[in-house]
Amino acid sequence: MKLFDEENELVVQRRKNFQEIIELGFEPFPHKFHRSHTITEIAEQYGHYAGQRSPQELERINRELNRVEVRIAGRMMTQRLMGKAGFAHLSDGDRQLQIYVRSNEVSEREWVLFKKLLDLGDIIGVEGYLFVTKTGELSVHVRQLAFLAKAFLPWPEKWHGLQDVELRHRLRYLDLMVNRHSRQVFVKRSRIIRAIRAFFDQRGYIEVETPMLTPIATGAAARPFKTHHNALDIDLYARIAPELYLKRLVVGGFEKVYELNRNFRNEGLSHRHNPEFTMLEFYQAYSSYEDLMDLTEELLIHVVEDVNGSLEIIYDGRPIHFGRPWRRLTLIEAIITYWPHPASRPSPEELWDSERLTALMKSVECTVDPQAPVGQRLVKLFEHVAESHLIQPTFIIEFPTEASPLAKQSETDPRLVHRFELYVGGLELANAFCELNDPEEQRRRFEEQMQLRQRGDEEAMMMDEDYVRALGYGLPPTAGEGIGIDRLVMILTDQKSIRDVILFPHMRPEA
RNA sequence: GGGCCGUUAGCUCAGUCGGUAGAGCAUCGGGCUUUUAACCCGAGGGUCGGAGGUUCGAUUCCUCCACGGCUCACCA
Repeated sequence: MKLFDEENELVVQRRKNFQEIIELGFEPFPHKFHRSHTITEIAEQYGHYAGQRSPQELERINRELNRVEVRIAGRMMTQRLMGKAGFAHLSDGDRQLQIYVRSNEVSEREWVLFKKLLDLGDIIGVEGYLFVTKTGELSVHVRQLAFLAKAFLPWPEKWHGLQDVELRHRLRYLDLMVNRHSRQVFVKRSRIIRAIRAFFDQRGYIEVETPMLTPIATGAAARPFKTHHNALDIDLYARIAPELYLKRLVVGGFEKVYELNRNFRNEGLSHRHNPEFTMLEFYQAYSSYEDLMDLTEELLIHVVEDVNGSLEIIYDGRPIHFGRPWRRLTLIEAIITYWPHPASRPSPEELWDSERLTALMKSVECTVDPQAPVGQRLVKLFEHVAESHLIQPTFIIEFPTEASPLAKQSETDPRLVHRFELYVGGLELANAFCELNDPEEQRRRFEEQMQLRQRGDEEAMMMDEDYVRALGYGLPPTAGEGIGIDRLVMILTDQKSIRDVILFPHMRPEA
């Protein structure tokens, strides 16, 4: 894909204009422009002067405003020329402000610059005074005009902006310039992350950083990215989860820790998967997964209120209510509840029967590996029949042990672990459980995973001997949770694709 | 990886039941000293994603390739 052709007439024209700007004596790439205000500051301080008024009232307002001298800078987004005067809008990235330039009130070369040589997208600075036009728009009446930087490449369509999804992702800088909505998504993302940190900081958790490059990739079921350390001559893996390091820290006495950072998984891309994604993980000693359900409700309510102002949002055209308490149902209940054919709705006993389970899965067109452990197949079946129905915040609890090699078993039913996943808008947002802290049992679970791996399950977990040793020193009863931040941002910004909440999503290289 | 869909001017999009294409914005020239989707007059700009095939003739039909979108699989 060829984005911009150097021979394109629009590019040639812009280069020519740039040459003439230099010939007029303007510095081609000035180092600095002193601003008295950002455009956003002017909009906030003087925006209330805008609005239609009677001629007398306008004159009175302008006598006051004309005393406000400003120096502002920004990117020229629009321009309207009318013979010996003209208007333009400058943007500081956030807000826009109109400027008004008259040929007889600026120097001759400044007028030539404004009228003939500036192109949409160029960056300029102006000095002048504020006024309100007769149509009621707050504007700067320009006395001096400075050239600051050239946009050499053509500008997108002014009404529709940049629509092409591929271009919006590859040329994110351009997308951010012309699509205000796109900018707002990432401003909101930043606020969400700030709100999360504030929540944990206020509650006495400490934020930590654990390795991104690790000798074994473990803590989740996924294929890793592999790289090589030259000096040590060893292979390293980009982490797929920080889980085992964070629990080592709980062993070490950090009773409440969190980490908010990137994970890497070498899997397919989809509207909800990017190879690198942002994960919040937190662990707290002397707590159970029940405590974490309460905490998760508090956390997300804090975040939703902070960025949204209310507990109801719209996602994909449907309202979602974050008011407590959120629904809780077990994984088995969810499968039965959302079973698509009421006549053949299975019982819990049927679901736990390996052969019956395979038949049931086939009956609802869920692809099945009959050799896989029953527990793994149950999770797959749950995702197949129930996941897309979980629009309102819902905790799915009690997962099969076989699908949860790091979680502590139920006291009453060893087939199950005390684990939950949180679903909102049909997306899995969080995963949490009581942490397995019996070193012998943990070793046995790792060994089970290694057997699956030998049978060809590339996503089965690798043995981590040092982690078992850490458990050998004693991990207090602990619960931990991971929350997918990109998906949370999707929900709160009403975006259907993870690529729209990641500034530079993974793309194939340009052809 | 499979299925379906898409790729036409810098951008946003029409269109050609097979006879090599249009609009708006943007650009260029002219006019206009409070416009704001400014307006008025005039002009230029396209290997119709790439390669092959069928055909007298392909942007249009077929095949392959590239990139993208949706979806399925994978992501427990």
